[in-house]
Amino acid sequence: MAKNITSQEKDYSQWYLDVVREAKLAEHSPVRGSMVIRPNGMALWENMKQALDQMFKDTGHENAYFPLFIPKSFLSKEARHVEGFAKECAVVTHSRLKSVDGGVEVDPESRLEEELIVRPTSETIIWDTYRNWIQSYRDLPILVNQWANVVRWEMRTRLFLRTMEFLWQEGHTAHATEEEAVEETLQMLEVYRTFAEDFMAMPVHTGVKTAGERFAGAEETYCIEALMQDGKALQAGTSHFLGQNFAKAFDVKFQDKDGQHKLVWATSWGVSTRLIGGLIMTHSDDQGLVLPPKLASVQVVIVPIYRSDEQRKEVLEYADKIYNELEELGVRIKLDDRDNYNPGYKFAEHEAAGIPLRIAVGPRDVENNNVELARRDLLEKNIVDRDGISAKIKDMLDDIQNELFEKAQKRRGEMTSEAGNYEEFKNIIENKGGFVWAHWDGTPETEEKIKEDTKATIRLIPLEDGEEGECMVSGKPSKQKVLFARSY
RNA sequence: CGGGGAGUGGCGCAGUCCGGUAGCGCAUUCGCUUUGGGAGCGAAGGGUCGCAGGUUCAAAUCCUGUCUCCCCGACCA
Repeated sequence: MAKNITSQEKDYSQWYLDVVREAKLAEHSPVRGSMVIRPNGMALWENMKQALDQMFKDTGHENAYFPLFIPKSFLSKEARHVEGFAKECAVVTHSRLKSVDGGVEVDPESRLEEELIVRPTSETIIWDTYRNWIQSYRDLPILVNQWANVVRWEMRTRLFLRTMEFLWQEGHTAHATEEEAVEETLQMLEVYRTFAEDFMAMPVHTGVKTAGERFAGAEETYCIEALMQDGKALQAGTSHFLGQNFAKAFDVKFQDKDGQHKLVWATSWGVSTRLIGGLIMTHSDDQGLVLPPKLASVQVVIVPIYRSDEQRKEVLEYADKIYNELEELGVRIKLDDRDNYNPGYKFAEHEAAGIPLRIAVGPRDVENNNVELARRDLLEKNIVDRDGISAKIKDMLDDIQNELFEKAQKRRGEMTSEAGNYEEFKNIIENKGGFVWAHWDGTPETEEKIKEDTKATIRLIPLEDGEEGECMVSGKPSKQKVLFARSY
């Protein structure tokens, strides 16, 4: 069994760290809370990025790039925005070092006139720029996205889930009307839902955040929310309707058809490398990472097995043909012909790395015209006919993708409860975990009390109307049940 | 940032209480034998014991400071 991975049952946190290490996704850097993303992790992010980028382009967005550094004064222009981010900003104060006794020191002479903030998010610098881009209704909408890194000075970090520096995309759009901006916000939420479910095979709920959980500076924050294997929720993506807050703060107006000058309506939306954490905690097991085929950089690995040089030649020849056949079909395939590891070692290594399918071919297979095909998700292997292998593998990759989603969805179903009263609610949160639907009176006071009592937060309020009822805490009227969970 | 735990070759650990100049397993390199679930034998290489001070004839071990990681809290994508 997996030698270096703690079982989920024994210690889920340790398991997560072990999987990240064994799958070679990332490691800690010498800088507190900052990680090195290793090639395997970066490849995963690049695959996510590619799929998302295409979806953004398909919905009319373009990429741009804005500076890493934001003048301090920009950040103070939108009151609630500052309030939200002030406590977690890295600040650049000097521009030079000088040598002192063989070491270096900050040169006090180089103090900046205006300090620069390392972007925690880019609304301010982008809206400062949009002011110059927008004069007329003809300049709208602006549909821009950027792929970037951001820094948030976090107290407590966890690889991928919360690091001080992380990679993400942030979309920032400008619109002539409120209606259009809201539509954009919801459209991108739907893009995120589609991506999470179709590519990551991670079922998500969509909804709107409570005022307390809202993005600093937003009128409304929409989110996709996933459930991890340990019963904790993960906010996997957010889409914000920003109203006219940033247009006001940065004086961004346009002249409309009627000749009137009007404030521009805004949205912003983002997902980050946190998704990799979500992916790990949705599918992976005690053998390591499990990847959905659509996001796996290597979908199929071929492991040749042989004794003599003669067998080696024969087996590799056989394997090469399969390799070429699959490559032509567009399957991302790798032939592991390293001679310094034995097959068992390779099996374990590829399992830890989450490669969806493994083909093992040895002399017996060559002789009988078949291969051994192993599914990573089910840890199941079968001898199958060599002929028609390509079509079978294509099908199987599709099956894995679908079954991973179904399995995750089923688990989420099992881990979702409804609470009729507060005692029941507390009991579920404490003993079972997972998502809990319950009535809430809509007040921040009740929300806060529940959080204090149980550590569970309102993950979202559904977009569709639900059945009315009474708040489980206050007994006051509730318009619908909302979704609770303890979260990452 | 508060409470708890921890940092010793790439990884996992022993040694720390009671100071005497660093060891084990895996990994690495070379050779031979192996290869259908993490191979065997033989040989070899690799560590200023997180870092910086201090005590001492002598520090992985004692003292002070500091950095990083893990868990729990407050804060957050």
